[in-house]
Amino acid sequence: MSYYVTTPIYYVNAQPHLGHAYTTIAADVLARHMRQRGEDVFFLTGTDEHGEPVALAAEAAGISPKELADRNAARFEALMPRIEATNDFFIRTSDPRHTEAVRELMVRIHEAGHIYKGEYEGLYCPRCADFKTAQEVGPGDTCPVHGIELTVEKEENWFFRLSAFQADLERLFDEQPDFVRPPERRNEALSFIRSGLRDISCSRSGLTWGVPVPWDESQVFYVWFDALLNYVTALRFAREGEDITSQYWPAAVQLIGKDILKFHAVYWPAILMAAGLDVPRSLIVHGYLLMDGEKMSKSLGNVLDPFEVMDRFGADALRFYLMREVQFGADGTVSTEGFETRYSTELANDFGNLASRTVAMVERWRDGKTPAVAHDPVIEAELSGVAAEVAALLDAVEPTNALEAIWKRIRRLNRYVEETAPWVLAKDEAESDRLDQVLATLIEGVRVVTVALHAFIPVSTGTLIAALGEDDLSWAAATWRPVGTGSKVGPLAPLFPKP
RNA sequence: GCCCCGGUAGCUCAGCGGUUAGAGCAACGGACUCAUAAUCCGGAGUGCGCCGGUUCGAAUCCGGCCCGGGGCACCA
Repeated sequence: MSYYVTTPIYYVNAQPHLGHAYTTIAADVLARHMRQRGEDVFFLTGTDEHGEPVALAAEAAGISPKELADRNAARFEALMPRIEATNDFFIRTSDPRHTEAVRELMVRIHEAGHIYKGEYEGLYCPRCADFKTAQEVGPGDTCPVHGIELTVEKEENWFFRLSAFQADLERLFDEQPDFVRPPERRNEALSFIRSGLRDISCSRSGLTWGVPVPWDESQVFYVWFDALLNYVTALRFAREGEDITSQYWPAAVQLIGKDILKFHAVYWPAILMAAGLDVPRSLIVHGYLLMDGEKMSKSLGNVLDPFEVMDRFGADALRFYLMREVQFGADGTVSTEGFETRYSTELANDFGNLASRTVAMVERWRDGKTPAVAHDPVIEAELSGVAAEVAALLDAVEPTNALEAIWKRIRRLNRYVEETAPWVLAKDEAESDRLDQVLATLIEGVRVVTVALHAFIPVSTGTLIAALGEDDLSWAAATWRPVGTGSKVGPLAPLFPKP
C-alpha cells in the first residue's frame, strides 16, 4: 500500500514561523521513516494563496495578488530544504493546473446535486465591503476595523449541501474510530457533527482573487473549498506528465493543527464524498506550541525563532527538539532554555558523546577496525527490539514516544560502557577477547540507534553512519546483527558541538 | 449554558485497577577517565486537585466540586 502524507497548505499572508516548521517536520519524519521501510511514499506540502486577505495586502502594497503570492510562496518553498523536509512536491493553489482541477471537481459535485443557489445572510460592514463572522464582530454588532454599526445584508451564494452528509459522516466516525486522532479531537469533531450540520456557502461574490465558479463566473469559490481540494488536485500534476491520483489517493496520513479541525474532519470528508472520492485513511491533529504557557505571538516577544536555532545548531537540532519536547498531539511548552537543555543533555551528551567515545575507543585500541566477533547477548537482548517498537510507534504517529524508546537504548549503551569499563580491559592482555566483544557490541548498538534516528535527524545520522564504516540506512538495517563486520570506523568530529 | 481534555516530585511529563507511585531535567553526595568537563552510581525529594462512592485492592473506575485549557459553524 502506498503512503501519501500531507501537511496543510500554508497561507501566504503570514511569514513562515515555528508552527509551520513543526507540522512539516512531523510529516517529514513520517515520510522519511516510511521510505526507510521501502514504502511507496508521496509527501505533499504547499501554499494556500487565494482569498481576501491576500487581495487586500496586495492592494496595500500596490502589486497584484499574484505577485504578492509569488513573493511569499517563495519564502515557504525555501523553508523546506532549510528544515531538511523531503517533500515530493510543493503545490500552490494559484497554479492554473490546480484551479482547473478545482473547477472540474466542483462541477462534478454540482452535477451530483450537492450544490444549490441560496442566500447568505450576515452582518455586513459597508466600509469594509465585507461580511463579518461572529468572532470578528465587535461589541454591539460593530465593525472591529471601523467601529461602525454593522447591517444585516443578504448575498446570493452557492451552497454546499453539507447537511446531506450528516449520516454518512456519523457512519464514517463510527466505522473508522481512528479516522481522527487523538481521541479528544475525534470527540470534538463528532460532537460538532451530531449537533446538526447546516449547509455552508461555497462561493463568494465581489471577490476576484480565487477560483471562478464555472457555471457562474461572477463568483469565486470560498477559499476552503479551493484549499482543501489541493490534497487531491496535486496528484494530477505533481509528477510531470503523469496522473498519480489512483496510486496515492486516499492519503494515509493528513497532518493538521487543531485550529483547522472542523474543516478537515467535517467539511473535507463531506466534499470528498460529494465528489465520489475516498476519504483519507487518517487525520492526525497536533496541538499548539506554547511559550510561557501562552500561544506563540510576536507581540508577546516570546517566539522561539526556528531560523535562529537552525543557524546556530542546524536543522537536526530543531527537528529533534520539536519532536522530543512536546508530546505529539498535545499542546506543549517550548522555549530557548528548553531547547538548549535538550540539545546539550540529550543530543550532545547522551547521543553525540556516546558516538564519540565509541568511535574513539575502537580507533585507540583496535586501529579503527570493528572487531569481527559475536556481540554481547546482554545488550542484544535489550537493543534488538528497538526497530519493531519504533516502527509501531510511528505507525501510530507517536514520534515523541518513538524518540523516548530510542533514548532508552542510548542511555543503556552509555551504562554499558561504564559496566564494562573498556579502559580497564585494554590494560589486560588476557581480556583482549572481551574487549573485542564490548567494542563490537557498542559499534553495533550505535549503528542500530543511528538507523532508527535517521528519520528524525537525517544530517547527523548520515555523518555518523559513514563514520561507522556503513552506508545502509534502510529500516532493514535497524535490525540487530549478531556479529561485528570488521568495518573501518572514524574519524568522527563532534556531531553536536556545544557553543 | 452544554460538551471535551488536563490538574502526579522544584520543573516538564509518563503511568490510567494490583508488588514499597516512575522517567528526564534541576539539586546533593560519590565513582571513573574511553569521550563533546562527557558518563555512571547513590540517597533525598511527592503518596497522585478536593470530597464521597465502588472494590479484597484506586493515581488508575463512578458521582459531585474546584482550577486551567479547548470546542459549540462559514478566520485564511
